[in-house]
Amino acid sequence: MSDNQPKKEISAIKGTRDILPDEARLWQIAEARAREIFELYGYRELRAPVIEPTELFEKGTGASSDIVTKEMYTFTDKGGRSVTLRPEYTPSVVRAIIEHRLDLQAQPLRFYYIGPMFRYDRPQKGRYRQFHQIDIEVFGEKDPAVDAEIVEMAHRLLSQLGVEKAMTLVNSVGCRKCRPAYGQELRKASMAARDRLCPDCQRKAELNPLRIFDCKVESCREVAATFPLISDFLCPECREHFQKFREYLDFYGIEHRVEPTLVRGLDYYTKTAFEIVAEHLGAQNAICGGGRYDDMVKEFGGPDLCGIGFAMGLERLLSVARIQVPKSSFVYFAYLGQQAKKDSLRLARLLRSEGIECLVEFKERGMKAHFSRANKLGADWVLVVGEDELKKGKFQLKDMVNSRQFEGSALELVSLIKGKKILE
RNA sequence: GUGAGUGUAGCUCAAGGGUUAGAGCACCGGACUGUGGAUCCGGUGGUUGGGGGUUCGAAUCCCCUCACUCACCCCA
Repeated sequence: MSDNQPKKEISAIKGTRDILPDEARLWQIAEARAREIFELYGYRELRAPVIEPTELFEKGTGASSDIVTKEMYTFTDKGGRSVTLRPEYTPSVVRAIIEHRLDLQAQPLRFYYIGPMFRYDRPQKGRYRQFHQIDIEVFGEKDPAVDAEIVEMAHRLLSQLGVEKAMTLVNSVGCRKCRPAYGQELRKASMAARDRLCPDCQRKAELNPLRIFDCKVESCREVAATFPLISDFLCPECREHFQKFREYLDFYGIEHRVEPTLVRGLDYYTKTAFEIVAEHLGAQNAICGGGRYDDMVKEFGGPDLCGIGFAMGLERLLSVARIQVPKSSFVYFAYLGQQAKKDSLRLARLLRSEGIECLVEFKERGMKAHFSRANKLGADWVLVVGEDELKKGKFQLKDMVNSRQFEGSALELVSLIKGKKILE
C-alpha cells in the first residue's frame, strides 16, 4: 500500500459525460417532440434492457462488423455469462418480438425507444462511448411506402427541432439473391486494380472493397469510378422496391440523393438503406441512419417477418437543433423572521398545489438580500412575507420583470400569477 | 488501434528562465436592518494535469505519463 499515490480526482470516464440541467432541458424537449411525433404515426414505446447476452449482437449486428469485433463493452458477470452493454437497439427489439410472440399481434408492428447505447470507440466530435439514440422499428410491412414514411417521419422531427439543411441519402443494397453477385464483381475489380490504390485501399480491397469508394486520395477516386455499382446488379424485385421507395419520397416532397456507395456499417441491411446528414457536425455528420432488414427475425429463429427502422443520434441531433426553451416562472419568498418563514412554507404548499413553482430558501436574509438573491435566481415574482402582511392577511407580490407590486390575499395572488401565466 | 494539437483559479485567458503566478467574469461579504438589476470596496479560490530531469532559479526548456480536443478508422 503506497500512500504517496498522486491524488486523482474521480471524473466521468472517457467518452461519457454529464448532462447538466440547462442542457438536460433541451434533451427533455427533443425527447418529448420525438415521442409526440412517433405516437402520431402509431408507434408505441418498447423498453428493452441496457444489457443483453453477448451472442445477441454477434448474431444480430454481425460477427464480422466493426461494432462487434472491436467496439463492444463486453464482460463476464458473476454467473459466468458473457454480457454486453448494447451498442445498438435493433437486435433487442427482435429478441423481444420473438420472446413475447409479438408477431401474433396485428401487423405491422411499430415501436420506438429513446436511450443510451455504448460503443468502445475513440471519442471525437459527435462520437461518444455512451451516446443516445432515438430508435424506431416497423415489422411486418413490405410495402416501400413504409420505407418512405419513416423517412418522412424523421424529417418531421428534424423540422420540429429546427434542424435546417438536412440532406437525405438513399440507396438499395439488394437482397440475399442479388447482393452476393455484386460483392464478387466488386472484389474482382478492386483486386485487379490493386497496385493503383493507396496502401489503405489495398487493405480495403480484401476486407471491404465498398469502402474504397469513400477514399479521399485522387488516384483511388479515379480507380473507384470504374468499379461496378450495386444499382446494376439489383434483382427485379429489389429494383422495383427501390424505385417505388423513391416515388413515395417524391410524393412526400422529400429531396434526396441516390448515393450508390451508401452501404452502412451493419451487415444485416437489405434493400433500402438511407442516411440523413447535417452541416456543421464535423467528420461525423450522419444524424440519422437506417434501412430495411428483412431477414433478421428469421435468422434469429423467429417467424419470417420483415423489418425496417432508423436510429437518430441525440448528441448529434442536439448539436444542430435550434430549440426554444419555454420560459419557466417561479415565486421567490422574501420573509423576515421565524414566524414568517413558517408562514412562507405554508403558503408555498398552497401555491404549489395550484401548480405554481415556489422557492423558499432556508437561510435567513434581510429584505435587500432576499431581492438580490431572487433577482440572481431569475425569479419572476417575489412574495413578501413580513409582520405587516401576517397581521393583515394580505401580502405584497412584486412582479420582478415590470417592477410592479400588488397587494392581496393569498388566493387573489394565486389567480394573479396564474392569469399572467396564461397571458404569456 | 494510428496521427496531430492543447493542458495555468469554477469559466475565459495573461505572465515566454528571475521576488510571494495575475486579470476579467462567477461566487461570498460590505457600503445598504422592508424592495433586485448599477457602481464602488473587500474576500474565498492554484502542488501552473501528474512524475522525473536540466538550472543558482522552471508555469516557461527536455523526457515520460495522464487527460481533453480534432482527425484517420468506423458510425448515431
